[in-house]
This record gives sequence, structure tokens and C-alpha cells, in this order.
Amino acid sequence: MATIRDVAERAGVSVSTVSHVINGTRRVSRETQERVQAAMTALHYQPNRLARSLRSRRTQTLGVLLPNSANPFFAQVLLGIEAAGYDHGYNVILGNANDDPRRELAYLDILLSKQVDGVVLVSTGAYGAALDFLMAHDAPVVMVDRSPGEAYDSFQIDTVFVENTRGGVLATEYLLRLGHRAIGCISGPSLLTSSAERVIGYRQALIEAGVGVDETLIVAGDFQHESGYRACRELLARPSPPTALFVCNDLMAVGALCAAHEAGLRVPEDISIVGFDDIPLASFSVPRLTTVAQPARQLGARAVALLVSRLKDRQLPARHERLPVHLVERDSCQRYKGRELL
Amino acid sequence: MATIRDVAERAGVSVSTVSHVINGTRRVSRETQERVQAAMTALHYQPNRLARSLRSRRTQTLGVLLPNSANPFFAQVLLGIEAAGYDHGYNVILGNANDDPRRELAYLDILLSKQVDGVVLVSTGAYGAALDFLMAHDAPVVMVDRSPGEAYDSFQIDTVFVENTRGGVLATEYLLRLGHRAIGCISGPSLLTSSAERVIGYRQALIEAGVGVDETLIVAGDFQHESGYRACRELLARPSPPTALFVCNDLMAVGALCAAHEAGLRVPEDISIVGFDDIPLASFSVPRLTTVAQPARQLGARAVALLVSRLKDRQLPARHERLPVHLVERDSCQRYKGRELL
DNA sequence: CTGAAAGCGCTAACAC
DNA sequence: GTGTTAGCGCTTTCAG
Repeated sequence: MATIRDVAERAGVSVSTVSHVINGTRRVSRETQERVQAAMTALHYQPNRLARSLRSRRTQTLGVLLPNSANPFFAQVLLGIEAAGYDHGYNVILGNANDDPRRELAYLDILLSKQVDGVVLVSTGAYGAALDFLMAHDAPVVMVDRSPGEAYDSFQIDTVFVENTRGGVLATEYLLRLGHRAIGCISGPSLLTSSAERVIGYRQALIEAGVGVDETLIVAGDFQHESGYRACRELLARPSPPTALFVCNDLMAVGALCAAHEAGLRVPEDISIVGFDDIPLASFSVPRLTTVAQPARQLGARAVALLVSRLKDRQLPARHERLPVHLVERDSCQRYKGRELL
Repeated sequence: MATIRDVAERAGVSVSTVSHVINGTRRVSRETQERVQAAMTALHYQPNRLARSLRSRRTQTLGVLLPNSANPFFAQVLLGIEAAGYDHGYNVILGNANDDPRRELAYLDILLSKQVDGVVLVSTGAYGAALDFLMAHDAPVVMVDRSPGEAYDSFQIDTVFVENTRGGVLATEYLLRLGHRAIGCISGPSLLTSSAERVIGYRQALIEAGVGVDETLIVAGDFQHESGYRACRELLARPSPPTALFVCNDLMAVGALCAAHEAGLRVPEDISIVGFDDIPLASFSVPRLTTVAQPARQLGARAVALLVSRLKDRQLPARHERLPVHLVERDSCQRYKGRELL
């Protein structure tokens, strides 16, 4: 590959001039400019961004650490991050913690030693070691979707979450409005704020409606298909099963759909189900899933926007964004008409 | 951050010694070794991999270029790449061409100038510009899942595809064995080899069974949900609609499921559907989808393995792998019992 | 077994 | 407007 030196020689100018032409950091005479341009194209010059980064201390690269890639929701977020990164002139190094906090930490170490300019962290949710590490290294971070526990919420770092509590309220109120009273809840991992907050919304709505919370109707999943399936079976096996379900993410909701189907129940005739996320699949499940939509790609886009602005000014105060959610009514819910089949 | 120089000073040895201790490239006395180790931990030394890469001309970073992120199948492949990369000591810079060949090219340019050691390319399928570019730059590449047209198959580059044709045969023979004769096909984009080959398998099976190919029963989709939905509606609107469908990927198959459902048809009682991919969703659709499974994560893993081996020895001859597929029987197909409802 | 010296390719002070 | 110089932090000869 041709180096900047080759270009300079060929154009008959100094290396620094070439550099300035490339970066537009200096006024250059028209003629020089053209000579340099010509030399660059003639030699197919491609700057070595490694060298550039070493010198300028900026890599134009962001690290993204995801908890796992099993959830299409994260894929969406990643998509948003990548796209926004591209628009801002940043590349993205992907890390997948594989739900293992140790691997999460190991990855962060590598990302930082590769000198990423900043990190988008979707925490595994297990302890705050990752965050502590990043803080210790004074790395620009933005936390997305969840924090590893409320203790970390007050950290002086940027966060982009969604209105989880409001989403839980929205879903539950909707089911209440349809006349349901025995409303079950399939939660996610309890230490994830994203799940915990949704359940809080669920409780809140129930209490405000004067229905009260039946703790035995809340069963914990882990945000994966399978657990939604199992949790739903468990709920349906109860002596008096719920007539509606608020499931804390779509993946589990689809699992629940499947379990209901297998149990010989029709959705929504026999049981209503509302999910959370609005992943692409939600509009193509059978029946199509009513769900609380959160703007996954925008989550990634906002995260990058915050991160990039912080890179410009490290002194900015910590910002905490909550992106709005809304209920998408599809075909998985129906007015309660009294218990017939159960 | 502490530099290697700081460590050397503190340990009272030369910089080169520290370097050799870190990389294990030299025999070092026990004592020196320990002193260096101690200094490193005391200073929380973290090597600057940028500098290392600049000097050693290896970044331990691979570029991955995906055509888009809308398809969970690619997310799976990416997962496999990331995991295998991690195991081999490589990081992954993600690029998303967004189905735009120009962006694909722009991305490759950036990836190369960031000095990635190699590129995993899942082509957008539009022309071979990306490949040409990579060849011109003499970059190690492995092409995954598809090539941008058969003309490029003979290129001297490593490829990891799956047995698409065999998959098409498998699916179609299965439907034939169930007694179906009017078997429709929803294909992907025609210029993608992955789609084209599957359709070839479909034709092949039909011809070998003496059934013959009804061209009007083949309709093209684009590998997205929506197009499967539309294609299925189109097929069902025919005067004599097919009793079974081979759909070239699961995303479209789920769309087809949805269309069939909306048309008042039961799957599999009224129409049988078999997909291709076996994405996670396939086991949770209603009904669960019978499909030709391809090892998505392994595709990524093999790609990385080939790429890494090539990085070790650039002279290796081009290798072409075809990973096996197999039929996963679930609940979306049934023996043909004569046309009742249609 | 260890050290000195020379860069990787680029940018950014500092001169003129 | 342009050139000279000094590194970024590391690895890798080349000497000993």
C-alpha cells in the first residue's frame, strides 16, 4: 500500500502538506491541492487509520457490548447503533458477553486497549463490575436499555432507557379495560431494571384499579422463548388460571402463545396475551401479537448520539433519556366474556 | 494510562525486555520476569493495541460485512462469527451494507484502511464490485452464505455455503412423499445464489418425481416477512391454489403462515408449508414450522476458521465448504387428503 | 539472557 | 502557504 510519504514524493510536496490536504486542516494553494489529489488517486492512496489513530488519539471506533445475541431486540438495537455510528463517522466493534459477566469484563478490557473512543453498554445485569471497570478507566460510556441494578442508576453516566414502568401500566390497563381481572405476569430476570420496572407498572395499574396483586400470578422468566413457554404452562396449570397475561417481552410472549396453543386454548378467545418490545416477529406470529412497542433502533441511535456528543465535550453533565413506548393493538387480546372453557 | 516505558522504568529493565515478557517471545530470567509482572500489575498496565498493531501489522480484528440486519439468520451468523473470532483471539468490526452496494463498498474501504486482518463477506448480491475491490487490495476474504452470482464462484477465494440445492430437494421430496402434487414455491431474490440453488433443488425433485414444474407456482419474494405474506396471498388467489408450499426462508414462511391464516386456511390441515433456515422463531410459530435447517452459527464459525487459517498461510489454495442441511419435521405439514376446502 | 536503536504511518507543534 | 521536526506506544532487528 502507498503511504502518505509516497504521495508527498510524487506530488513534490512535504508530508505535512499532504496530511493537511487530506484533513482539510490548512489553507492550501489550488495548484498544490490538485497535485496532491492527483498523486493520491494515481497511487490509490488509502490512509492507514491505525497510524492516524495512534497519533491523533481518536479511533473513530465505538465498542458495543451486548449481553447476548439470542434476543432479536438487541439485534435491532445493534442495528440502530451501527447505522447511527456510520452516520457520525464511527465504526463499531461488536462484543457479545454471552450472558457471562466475566466475559463482559474481558471484552471491555480488549475494547479499551484497542482504544475505542467510547462504549455502548447493554449490561448483562450481573453486578456492576463492568461499569466499575469503565469508570475506573474513565472511558466514555452510555448505558442502554438496562442498568445492573438501581444502585448504579445514579452513576454519573449517560443512560438511554425506555419508559418501562409506563409500558407495564399501559399493558395492564388495557387488559383491565377489556374486563380482565385475573391477569398473570411473566417477568424477566428480576435483577434487570428493564424487567423490574415493567412489573412495577403492572402492579401499579392493578392496585390503582382496585384489583390488587395476586403474587402467585407473577412468574419469572428469563427473556428467552423457552421460559415464556414454561411460565405460561405453569400459569395455566393453576387451579384458577389467569384469563390474560402481561408478558415482559415478545420472545417470551411468543413462547406463551405456543404453550397456550398446545394446551388447547385459543388466543385471544380463551386467553389474552400482551407482550413487550414489538420485535418484527410480533406482527407475524399467529395470532399477531398485541404488544408494548419500544423503539429499539432509536434506542441505539440515541445512545450513539449521546456518546458522540460526550466525546466532543467530556465535561457534559450525565443525561438520562427515557424513550417513549406505546401500545400496539393487534389480535392477541379480547374482551373478557366470562370463563367458559377453563 | 501507563505505557510500556513506564513499566520498564519501574521494573528497571529495558523496554524490549518488557515487550518480550508480555509476548513470551524470548527467554527471560525468572527474576526479571517477576519484576516486570509486578510493575505491570502495580501500574495497571494495559498494552495499547493500536500501537502494537501499527508496528506488527496485525490488528487481530476482522471485518464483517452483512447485507442487512433485518434477517435474524444473519444475526445468527454474526453470532457465530463473533464467538469463533473471540476464541481465535480476534475482534469483529461490524458493517451493515443496508442492501446498498455502494455502502457495501464504502464500508469495505473503511475496514481495510482500519487494517482489519481479513473480511467475512456476506454479499448484498448486487454485482461483484465488493469482491473485485477486495481482490484488488489483496485482502484475505471469506465469502459466506451466497455469492453475487455464479460468475464469482470460481474466484480464488474461500467460501462457506450450505447445501442449498440439497435442501430444496429435501423439502420438496418430503412434500411429495406426503402426497402433495401442487407444490408452490416462494423464492428469494433471484440473483442470490442461496435462493437460486434452493429453487433448483425444488425443480429437480419435482422433475425426478415425474410431477413436472408449473412455472406459475413459483413466485419471487425478497427473503423478508412481508414478501412471504404477499407471495402466499398471490398463490392462494390462483384458480387452483397449491396444497403445499416450499418457502425459501423461514422469515417468508412465517409471513406465508400468516397469510394462510388470514385467508381462513388452517396449516397444516388445509395447506402444508416448509421453510428454510430454522431460525429460533421457527420452533415457536403457530404451528411450529417444518423447515430445512442450516447451521447458521456454524456458518460463521467455519468462515472464521477458514479466514484464520488463511491469515496464517496466505498461499493456501481456495477452499469451498458446503455445510450440511437437514429437514426438521415440526407441525406445519400434513399428508394430502384430497382437496376439501379450497 | 538483555539492551539500544530504528521505525510502523501518521498528525501536530513549531518555524519560516 | 509550506516545510521541518518530533513523536503516538509499541515490536523487532541487531548487537552484545
